[in-house]
Amino acid sequence: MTRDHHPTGSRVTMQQVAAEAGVSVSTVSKVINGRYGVSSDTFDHVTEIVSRLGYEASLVARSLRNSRTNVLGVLVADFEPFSTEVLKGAADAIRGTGFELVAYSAGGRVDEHVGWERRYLSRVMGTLVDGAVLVTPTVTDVQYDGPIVAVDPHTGRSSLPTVTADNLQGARLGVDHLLGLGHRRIGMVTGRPDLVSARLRERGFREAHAAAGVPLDESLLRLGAFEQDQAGDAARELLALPDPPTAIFAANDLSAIAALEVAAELGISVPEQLSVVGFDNIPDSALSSPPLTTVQQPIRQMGHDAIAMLVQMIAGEELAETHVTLETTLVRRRSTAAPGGTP
Amino acid sequence: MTRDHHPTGSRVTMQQVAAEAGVSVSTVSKVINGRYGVSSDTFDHVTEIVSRLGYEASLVARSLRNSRTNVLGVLVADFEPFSTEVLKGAADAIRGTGFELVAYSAGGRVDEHVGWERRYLSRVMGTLVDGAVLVTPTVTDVQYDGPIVAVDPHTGRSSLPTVTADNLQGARLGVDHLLGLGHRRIGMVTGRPDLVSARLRERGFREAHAAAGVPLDESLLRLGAFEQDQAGDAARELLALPDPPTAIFAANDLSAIAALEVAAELGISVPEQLSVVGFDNIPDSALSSPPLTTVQQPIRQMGHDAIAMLVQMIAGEELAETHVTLETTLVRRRSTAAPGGTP
DNA sequence: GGTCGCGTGGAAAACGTTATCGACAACGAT
DNA sequence: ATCGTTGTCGATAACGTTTTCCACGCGACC
Repeated sequence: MTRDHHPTGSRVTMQQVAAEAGVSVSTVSKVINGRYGVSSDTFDHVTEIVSRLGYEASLVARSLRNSRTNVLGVLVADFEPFSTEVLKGAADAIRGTGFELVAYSAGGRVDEHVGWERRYLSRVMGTLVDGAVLVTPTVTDVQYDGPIVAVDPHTGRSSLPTVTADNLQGARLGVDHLLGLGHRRIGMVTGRPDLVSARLRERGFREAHAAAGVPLDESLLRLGAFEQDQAGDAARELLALPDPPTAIFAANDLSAIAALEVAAELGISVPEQLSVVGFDNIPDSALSSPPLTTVQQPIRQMGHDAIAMLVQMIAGEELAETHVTLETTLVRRRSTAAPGGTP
Repeated sequence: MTRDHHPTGSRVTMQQVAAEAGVSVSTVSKVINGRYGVSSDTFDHVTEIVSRLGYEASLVARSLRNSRTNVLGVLVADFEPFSTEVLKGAADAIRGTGFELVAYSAGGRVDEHVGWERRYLSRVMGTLVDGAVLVTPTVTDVQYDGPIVAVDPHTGRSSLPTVTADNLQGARLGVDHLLGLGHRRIGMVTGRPDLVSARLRERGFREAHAAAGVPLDESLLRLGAFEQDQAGDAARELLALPDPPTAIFAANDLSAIAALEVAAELGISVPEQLSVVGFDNIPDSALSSPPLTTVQQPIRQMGHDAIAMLVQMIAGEELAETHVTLETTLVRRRSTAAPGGTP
């Protein structure tokens, strides 16, 4: 089956194909790229030789010649659940575009080496890819003039095109759910205040209260800092209050799960005595006990759209909107119920 | 935002640096690569110009000239937990080697498009990377003469260098644990029989029994096929038996978690009435209820070693061993206890 | 004062492709 | 016959590097 062709010592080059077929390299090139100007006889003949020799064009040489690599890069801070989900969406969107997709990881070293992305972008991306998607929350200020789309950039607004989830609306969704269930004292474990996403979620929390005409107790807002330990502490403080909340809205699933654990530890049953809502809908949230009710971000979709935008930009088309925000949805699982105890 | 970023951002070329510095391109090249034969005066002068112009060498042109890209690729079937963990290990091992790391994903389409890897390897890998790590369980028969290392190739032995976990020893570990706890009727949910890893785990299961002198009831062996649904069904059958097992050893964590769910569904409490041991130690296994006792594979280490081997191969060194197998360890959590019920 | 060596710098040929453009034949129309 | 036309095909110049190799100037050494 695997017919061993010629002494394929190294790589078969166009020259060799041309020599074998008795034509010029120009002709071979035309055949390969389906250009007009070659008779069907020679076309067939050349394709025959090409497949017999197992010839594959050197993408490097081609890139050099065309100053296009036909490769799109996704730059992630680390391969955590969020980025990998984005990657899946991106991998999905890439097919049929004629581009290849590669992923680069900072290996979680982002905090240590600030400016990592800058260096990387100019070094690698600048020459090996035609465009890039950034999934590096903290850094979006890069000096690389190629097409770039940022996904979920937590830090303040950037000049780049972006794709984000609607954090404000998502928070409204989560808190409205709690409010609708009858909760009137809702605690919130907020995220790092320097991230816009966290601020938007907090704002949604406030707006939901305002819209429902429910007064807000400021002492019920705690900083969870997107870190699981601190989130646990925040939940602990909340539950130790003389008049503890009947529900907790966490800025992200990790914090929510931490809250769940603290509740279990304190012997508080969820959802009977305490309701918990998360944000993100990471895969783990379906496996917590009880399974977490949470606000889902369309992460895959975000990766998908980012690639689609990139492709458009490269094609030279104008983007309909440079800042795309995608709707979130509420995933109801078993961590929420009415304050009484009945779900 | 500057409007004039051309299709591919017009980069500074070596020519321009040379012109600006009043020297020849050869000299600039020598300076860039630190070659001998340039006076320290001109060296300083050129480096000055280089940084002023923000010049970065075109990796494409460089790759074409030296037929090396200095990029290593990791080819994954999909971005699931296992592969991403391998990727982290790889990203870790890559630093300091002078290579860059890129990841390619089949986008989970491996089953549909058999032979995907073959095409991809010859097309992309053959020309864009200097070597590749394969994390594509089912296919390892590729015709790409570059350096390749396969990680955890489930399918039969391949001629490629490989890195795998010691599945046999791992299964021994898990089953010995159960046996040591006092269990005498242990069920096993096995994996797809066409995968060597699954067969080795089953063999470890048998050997552990033999070593302990505990007779083995063949009716307690069920095919779980590495699929969560089928694993659930297998567990259900096992537990519906007139004389059900007091413990289940699952061929992987996904199956084990499925078994946990089935037990919960049937009102069987874990670990009081049933002990469950998994294999892999995926992140989710720590979050199941109860947290899963499981056999941990050093997945990161596998990625790390694969890259290290690749680098060695490219350097032309001989590999100490072409088939590396790494030790597994038992992670005791709360899904196992003595048959009576006391942990 | 001629060679020899040595320290510098540059010219030019690759690497494998693609696009441009001209050569050449065959052929119908004037 | 001449002239354009059409249809094939091949030379050739890039693309941006790196790497020989060669030229030049200048001390040093007999």
